Amino acid sequence: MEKKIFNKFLKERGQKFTKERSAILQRIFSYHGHFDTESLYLKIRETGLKASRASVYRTLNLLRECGLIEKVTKTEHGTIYEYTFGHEHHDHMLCIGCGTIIEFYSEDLERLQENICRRQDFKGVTHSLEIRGYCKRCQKNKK
Amino acid sequence: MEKKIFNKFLKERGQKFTKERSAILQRIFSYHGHFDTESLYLKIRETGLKASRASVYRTLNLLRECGLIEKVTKTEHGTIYEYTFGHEHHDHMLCIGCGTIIEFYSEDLERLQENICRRQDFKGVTHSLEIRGYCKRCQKNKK
DNA sequence: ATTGATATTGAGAATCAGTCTCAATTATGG
DNA sequence: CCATAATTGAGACTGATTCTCAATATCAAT
Repeated sequence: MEKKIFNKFLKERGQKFTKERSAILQRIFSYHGHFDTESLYLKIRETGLKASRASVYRTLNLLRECGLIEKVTKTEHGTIYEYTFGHEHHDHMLCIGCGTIIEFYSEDLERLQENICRRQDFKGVTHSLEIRGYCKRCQKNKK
Repeated sequence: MEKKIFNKFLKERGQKFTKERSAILQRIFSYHGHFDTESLYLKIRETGLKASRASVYRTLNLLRECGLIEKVTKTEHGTIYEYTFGHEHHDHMLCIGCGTIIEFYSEDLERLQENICRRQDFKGVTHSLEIRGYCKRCQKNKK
Protein backbone atom coordinates (compact mmCIF):
# COMPACT_ATOMS: atom_id res chain seq x y z
CA MET A 1 0.00 0.00 0.00
CA GLU A 2 2.59 2.54 1.11
CA LYS A 3 4.78 1.12 -1.64
CA LYS A 4 2.15 2.07 -4.18
CA ILE A 5 1.89 5.57 -2.83
CA PHE A 6 5.63 6.10 -2.87
CA ASN A 7 5.91 4.63 -6.33
CA LYS A 8 3.20 6.91 -7.67
CA PHE A 9 4.85 9.90 -6.00
CA LEU A 10 8.18 9.05 -7.64
CA LYS A 11 6.70 8.42 -11.07
CA GLU A 12 4.96 11.77 -11.06
CA ARG A 13 8.33 13.39 -10.56
CA GLY A 14 10.17 11.22 -13.07
CA GLN A 15 12.04 9.44 -10.31
CA LYS A 16 12.76 5.77 -9.85
CA PHE A 17 11.67 3.18 -7.36
CA THR A 18 14.98 1.44 -6.67
CA LYS A 19 15.94 -1.59 -4.60
CA GLU A 20 17.48 0.67 -2.02
CA ARG A 21 14.40 2.83 -1.68
CA SER A 22 12.27 -0.24 -1.38
CA ALA A 23 14.49 -1.68 1.35
CA ILE A 24 14.40 1.56 3.30
CA LEU A 25 10.64 1.83 3.06
CA GLN A 26 10.21 -1.76 4.22
CA ARG A 27 12.40 -1.23 7.25
CA ILE A 28 10.61 1.97 8.22
CA PHE A 29 7.29 0.22 7.92
CA SER A 30 8.55 -2.46 10.31
CA TYR A 31 8.97 0.16 13.03
CA HIS A 32 5.35 1.27 13.27
CA GLY A 33 6.52 4.08 15.46
CA HIS A 34 9.42 6.42 15.96
CA PHE A 35 12.91 5.94 14.63
CA ASP A 36 16.08 7.85 14.01
CA THR A 37 18.21 7.87 10.89
CA GLU A 38 21.21 6.07 12.27
CA SER A 39 19.38 3.11 13.77
CA LEU A 40 17.38 2.77 10.59
CA TYR A 41 20.61 2.63 8.64
CA LEU A 42 22.07 0.01 10.97
CA LYS A 43 18.91 -2.06 10.92
CA ILE A 44 19.06 -2.17 7.15
CA ARG A 45 22.67 -3.35 7.23
CA GLU A 46 21.84 -6.04 9.79
CA THR A 47 19.12 -7.53 7.69
CA GLY A 48 21.48 -8.04 4.79
CA LEU A 49 19.78 -5.48 2.60
CA LYS A 50 21.99 -2.67 1.48
CA ALA A 51 21.71 1.08 1.26
CA SER A 52 24.32 3.68 2.05
CA ARG A 53 23.88 6.39 4.62
CA ALA A 54 23.57 8.87 1.78
CA SER A 55 20.67 6.91 0.30
CA VAL A 56 18.96 6.64 3.66
CA TYR A 57 19.12 10.39 4.14
CA ARG A 58 17.98 11.05 0.60
CA THR A 59 15.10 8.62 0.86
CA LEU A 60 13.91 9.97 4.18
CA ASN A 61 13.66 13.40 2.61
CA LEU A 62 11.64 11.98 -0.27
CA LEU A 63 9.31 10.11 2.05
CA ARG A 64 8.77 13.27 4.01
CA GLU A 65 7.88 15.23 0.88
CA CYS A 66 5.55 12.45 -0.09
CA GLY A 67 3.84 12.60 3.28
CA LEU A 68 4.48 9.06 4.48
CA ILE A 69 6.72 10.12 7.35
CA GLU A 70 7.21 13.23 9.44
CA LYS A 71 9.95 14.79 11.48
CA VAL A 72 9.02 14.54 15.13
CA THR A 73 11.89 16.44 16.68
CA LYS A 74 15.57 17.26 16.37
CA THR A 75 17.73 16.07 19.24
CA GLU A 76 21.45 16.38 19.88
CA HIS A 77 21.80 12.93 18.39
CA GLY A 78 19.90 13.52 15.19
CA THR A 79 16.42 13.81 13.82
CA ILE A 80 13.61 11.55 14.96
CA TYR A 81 10.96 10.61 12.42
CA GLU A 82 7.71 8.79 12.62
CA TYR A 83 5.73 6.81 10.15
CA THR A 84 2.50 8.75 9.72
CA PHE A 85 0.70 7.06 6.87
CA GLY A 86 -2.46 5.50 8.19
CA HIS A 87 -1.83 6.97 11.61
CA GLU A 88 -4.05 9.68 12.96
CA HIS A 89 -2.44 12.99 13.80
CA HIS A 90 -1.27 13.13 17.39
CA ASP A 91 1.10 14.95 19.69
CA HIS A 92 3.83 13.71 21.99
CA MET A 93 4.87 13.49 25.58
CA LEU A 94 8.56 12.87 26.04
CA CYS A 95 9.75 11.37 29.32
CA ILE A 96 12.88 13.12 30.55
CA GLY A 97 13.68 10.10 32.71
CA CYS A 98 13.67 7.23 30.26
CA GLY A 99 13.11 8.73 26.82
CA THR A 100 9.76 7.04 26.31
CA ILE A 101 7.49 8.76 23.84
CA ILE A 102 3.78 8.74 24.60
CA GLU A 103 1.39 9.68 21.83
CA PHE A 104 -1.87 11.42 22.51
CA TYR A 105 -4.61 13.13 20.63
CA SER A 106 -7.15 15.67 21.76
CA GLU A 107 -9.92 16.99 19.60
CA ASP A 108 -10.29 19.96 21.94
CA LEU A 109 -6.64 20.79 21.52
CA GLU A 110 -6.92 20.79 17.74
CA ARG A 111 -9.99 23.01 17.80
CA LEU A 112 -8.38 25.39 20.22
CA GLN A 113 -5.33 25.75 18.03
CA GLU A 114 -7.46 26.54 15.03
CA ASN A 115 -9.15 29.28 17.00
CA ILE A 116 -5.84 30.72 18.11
CA CYS A 117 -4.55 30.82 14.53
CA ARG A 118 -7.71 32.47 13.30
CA ARG A 119 -7.38 35.17 15.92
CA GLN A 120 -3.86 36.02 14.72
CA ASP A 121 -4.63 35.79 10.99
CA PHE A 122 -2.13 32.98 10.84
CA LYS A 123 -2.65 30.13 8.41
CA GLY A 124 -1.48 27.05 10.30
CA VAL A 125 -0.10 24.19 8.23
CA THR A 126 1.37 21.82 10.78
CA HIS A 127 2.05 21.97 14.46
CA SER A 128 3.90 19.99 17.03
CA LEU A 129 3.24 19.97 20.71
CA GLU A 130 5.80 18.28 22.85
CA ILE A 131 5.25 17.98 26.58
CA ARG A 132 8.40 17.06 28.46
CA GLY A 133 8.14 15.58 31.91
CA TYR A 134 8.04 12.27 33.77
CA CYS A 135 6.06 9.18 32.89
CA LYS A 136 4.22 7.13 35.48
CA ARG A 137 7.06 4.71 36.03
CA CYS A 138 9.78 7.37 36.34
CA GLN A 139 7.67 9.28 38.85
CA LYS A 140 7.61 6.19 41.04
CA ASN A 141 11.33 5.52 40.69
CA LYS A 142 12.13 9.04 41.83
CA LYS A 143 10.40 8.50 45.15
CA MET B 1 18.86 42.05 38.14
CA GLU B 2 19.57 39.18 35.77
CA LYS B 3 23.23 39.80 36.51
CA LYS B 4 22.59 39.13 40.16
CA ILE B 5 20.76 35.92 39.42
CA PHE B 6 23.49 34.64 37.16
CA ASN B 7 26.16 35.64 39.62
CA LYS B 8 24.43 33.82 42.43
CA PHE B 9 23.96 30.76 40.26
CA LEU B 10 27.66 30.72 39.42
CA LYS B 11 28.82 31.24 43.00
CA GLU B 12 26.73 28.35 44.20
CA ARG B 13 28.58 26.15 41.79
CA GLY B 14 32.00 27.60 42.50
CA GLN B 15 32.13 29.27 39.12
CA LYS B 16 33.22 32.73 38.16
CA PHE B 17 31.48 35.76 36.76
CA THR B 18 33.94 36.84 34.07
CA LYS B 19 34.08 39.83 31.72
CA GLU B 20 33.12 37.58 28.84
CA ARG B 21 30.09 36.15 30.59
CA SER B 22 29.02 39.61 31.54
CA ALA B 23 29.33 40.84 27.96
CA ILE B 24 27.33 37.92 26.66
CA LEU B 25 24.57 38.40 29.19
CA GLN B 26 24.35 42.10 28.38
CA ARG B 27 23.99 41.47 24.67
CA ILE B 28 21.33 38.81 25.18
CA PHE B 29 19.42 41.17 27.39
CA SER B 30 19.49 43.76 24.62
CA TYR B 31 17.54 41.43 22.35
CA HIS B 32 14.38 41.14 24.42
CA GLY B 33 13.28 38.36 22.14
CA HIS B 34 14.66 35.55 20.06
CA PHE B 35 18.21 35.15 18.92
CA ASP B 36 20.56 32.56 17.54
CA THR B 37 24.07 31.78 18.65
CA GLU B 38 25.91 33.05 15.61
CA SER B 39 24.26 36.46 15.42
CA LEU B 40 24.80 36.87 19.14
CA TYR B 41 28.48 36.13 18.63
CA LEU B 42 28.71 38.63 15.77
CA LYS B 43 26.84 41.30 17.70
CA ILE B 44 29.32 40.98 20.54
CA ARG B 45 32.25 41.39 18.16
CA GLU B 46 30.65 44.43 16.56
CA THR B 47 30.22 46.24 19.82
CA GLY B 48 33.90 45.94 20.59
CA LEU B 49 33.38 43.59 23.48
CA LYS B 50 35.12 40.29 23.11
CA ALA B 51 34.18 36.69 23.63
CA SER B 52 35.08 33.69 21.52
CA ARG B 53 32.55 31.41 19.91
CA ALA B 54 33.51 28.77 22.44
CA SER B 55 32.68 31.10 25.30
CA VAL B 56 29.38 32.08 23.75
CA TYR B 57 28.35 28.45 23.46
CA ARG B 58 29.52 27.67 26.95
CA THR B 59 27.76 30.65 28.45
CA LEU B 60 24.49 29.93 26.66
CA ASN B 61 24.48 26.48 28.22
CA LEU B 62 25.07 27.97 31.64
CA LEU B 63 22.31 30.52 31.20
CA ARG B 64 19.97 27.77 30.18
CA GLU B 65 20.78 25.71 33.24
CA CYS B 66 20.26 28.79 35.33
CA GLY B 67 16.84 29.36 33.78
CA LEU B 68 17.41 32.80 32.29
CA ILE B 69 17.09 31.62 28.70
CA GLU B 70 15.43 28.71 26.92
CA LYS B 71 15.90 26.84 23.71
CA VAL B 72 13.03 27.65 21.41
CA THR B 73 13.80 25.34 18.54
CA LYS B 74 16.59 23.70 16.57
CA THR B 75 16.71 24.64 12.91
CA GLU B 76 19.03 23.57 10.13
CA HIS B 77 20.97 26.74 10.79
CA GLY B 78 21.40 26.34 14.52
CA THR B 79 19.60 26.68 17.79
CA ILE B 80 17.27 29.56 18.53
CA TYR B 81 17.03 30.79 22.09
CA GLU B 82 14.87 33.27 23.88
CA TYR B 83 15.34 35.35 26.94
CA THR B 84 12.72 34.09 29.35
CA PHE B 85 13.48 35.80 32.63
CA GLY B 86 10.65 38.15 33.48
CA HIS B 87 8.70 37.03 30.43
CA GLU B 88 5.46 35.15 30.78
CA HIS B 89 5.32 31.67 29.35
CA HIS B 90 4.06 31.57 25.78
CA ASP B 91 4.10 29.42 22.66
CA HIS B 92 5.17 30.16 19.10
CA MET B 93 3.95 30.39 15.58
CA LEU B 94 6.71 30.12 13.02
CA CYS B 95 6.13 31.53 9.53
CA ILE B 96 7.43 29.17 6.88
CA GLY B 97 7.57 32.05 4.40
CA CYS B 98 9.67 34.64 6.19
CA GLY B 99 10.82 33.06 9.43
CA THR B 100 8.92 35.48 11.63
CA ILE B 101 8.15 34.18 15.07
CA ILE B 102 4.83 35.16 16.62
CA GLU B 103 4.35 34.63 20.32
CA PHE B 104 1.00 33.80 21.80
CA TYR B 105 -0.46 32.67 25.06
CA SER B 106 -3.70 30.95 25.80
CA GLU B 107 -4.94 30.20 29.25
CA ASP B 108 -7.31 27.60 27.80
CA LEU B 109 -4.44 25.85 26.12
CA GLU B 110 -2.49 25.62 29.35
CA ARG B 111 -5.44 24.25 31.22
CA LEU B 112 -6.20 21.74 28.52
CA GLN B 113 -2.64 20.46 28.59
CA GLU B 114 -2.76 19.98 32.32
CA ASN B 115 -5.89 17.91 31.91
CA ILE B 116 -4.31 15.80 29.22
CA CYS B 117 -1.27 15.10 31.38
CA ARG B 118 -3.43 14.17 34.33
CA ARG B 119 -5.35 11.70 32.23
CA GLN B 120 -2.12 9.93 31.25
CA ASP B 121 -0.53 10.04 34.69
CA PHE B 122 2.21 12.11 33.15
CA LYS B 123 3.91 14.80 35.19
CA GLY B 124 4.50 17.64 32.74
CA VAL B 125 7.49 19.87 33.39
CA THR B 126 7.76 22.01 30.28
CA HIS B 127 6.12 22.00 26.92
CA SER B 128 6.54 23.66 23.60
CA LEU B 129 3.91 24.13 20.99
CA GLU B 130 5.08 25.30 17.64
CA ILE B 131 2.58 26.04 14.90
CA ARG B 132 4.17 26.29 11.47
CA GLY B 133 2.34 28.07 8.70
CA TYR B 134 2.01 31.45 6.99
CA CYS B 135 1.75 34.84 8.59
CA LYS B 136 -0.67 37.49 7.37
CA ARG B 137 1.83 39.16 5.08
CA CYS B 138 3.10 35.95 3.49
CA GLN B 139 -0.46 34.81 2.82
CA LYS B 140 -0.99 38.00 0.82
CA ASN B 141 2.27 37.67 -1.08
CA LYS B 142 1.40 34.16 -2.18
CA LYS B 143 -1.71 35.34 -3.98
C1' DA C 1 47.81 44.12 47.42
C1' DT C 2 50.08 39.41 46.83
C1' DT C 3 49.49 34.72 46.48
C1' DG C 4 47.72 30.39 45.32
C1' DA C 5 44.25 27.29 43.91
C1' DT C 6 41.09 26.80 40.54
C1' DA C 7 38.04 28.18 36.85
C1' DT C 8 38.07 30.33 32.30
C1' DT C 9 39.56 31.74 27.98
C1' DG C 10 40.53 31.36 22.93
C1' DA C 11 42.38 29.28 18.77
C1' DG C 12 42.05 25.65 16.44
C1' DA C 13 41.31 20.63 16.36
C1' DA C 14 37.77 17.29 16.75
C1' DT C 15 33.12 15.53 16.34
C1' DC C 16 28.86 14.55 14.37
C1' DA C 17 24.67 14.92 11.52
C1' DG C 18 23.64 15.75 7.14
C1' DT C 19 24.66 17.04 2.21
C1' DC C 20 27.29 16.98 -1.95
C1' DT C 21 30.37 15.10 -5.76
C1' DC C 22 31.04 12.22 -9.49
C1' DA C 23 32.15 8.07 -11.86
C1' DA C 24 29.99 3.65 -12.16
C1' DT C 25 25.53 1.43 -12.07
C1' DT C 26 20.58 0.69 -12.63
C1' DA C 27 15.61 1.49 -13.67
C1' DT C 28 12.28 2.28 -17.16
C1' DG C 29 9.71 3.33 -21.41
C1' DG C 30 9.77 2.18 -25.99
C1' DC D 1 17.47 -4.99 -25.60
C1' DC D 2 18.72 0.06 -25.84
C1' DA D 3 19.16 4.61 -24.70
C1' DT D 4 18.55 8.00 -21.44
C1' DA D 5 18.29 9.92 -17.31
C1' DA D 6 18.09 8.99 -12.38
C1' DT D 7 20.51 6.70 -8.59
C1' DT D 8 24.04 4.82 -5.99
C1' DG D 9 28.01 4.78 -2.69
C1' DA D 10 32.48 6.17 -0.90
C1' DG D 11 34.33 9.67 0.77
C1' DA D 12 34.93 14.72 0.69
C1' DC D 13 32.67 18.58 2.54
C1' DT D 14 29.88 21.73 5.48
C1' DG D 15 28.26 23.89 9.44
C1' DA D 16 26.98 23.71 14.27
C1' DT D 17 28.74 22.58 18.48
C1' DT D 18 32.09 20.68 21.74
C1' DC D 19 36.68 19.66 23.21
C1' DT D 20 41.75 20.45 24.20
C1' DC D 21 45.19 22.65 26.60
C1' DA D 22 48.43 26.18 27.51
C1' DA D 23 48.10 30.89 28.94
C1' DT D 24 45.32 33.94 31.77
C1' DA D 25 41.96 35.77 34.96
C1' DT D 26 39.16 35.42 39.23
C1' DC D 27 38.52 35.29 44.07
C1' DA D 28 39.23 34.14 48.77
C1' DA D 29 42.47 34.18 52.15
C1' DT D 30 46.26 36.07 53.78
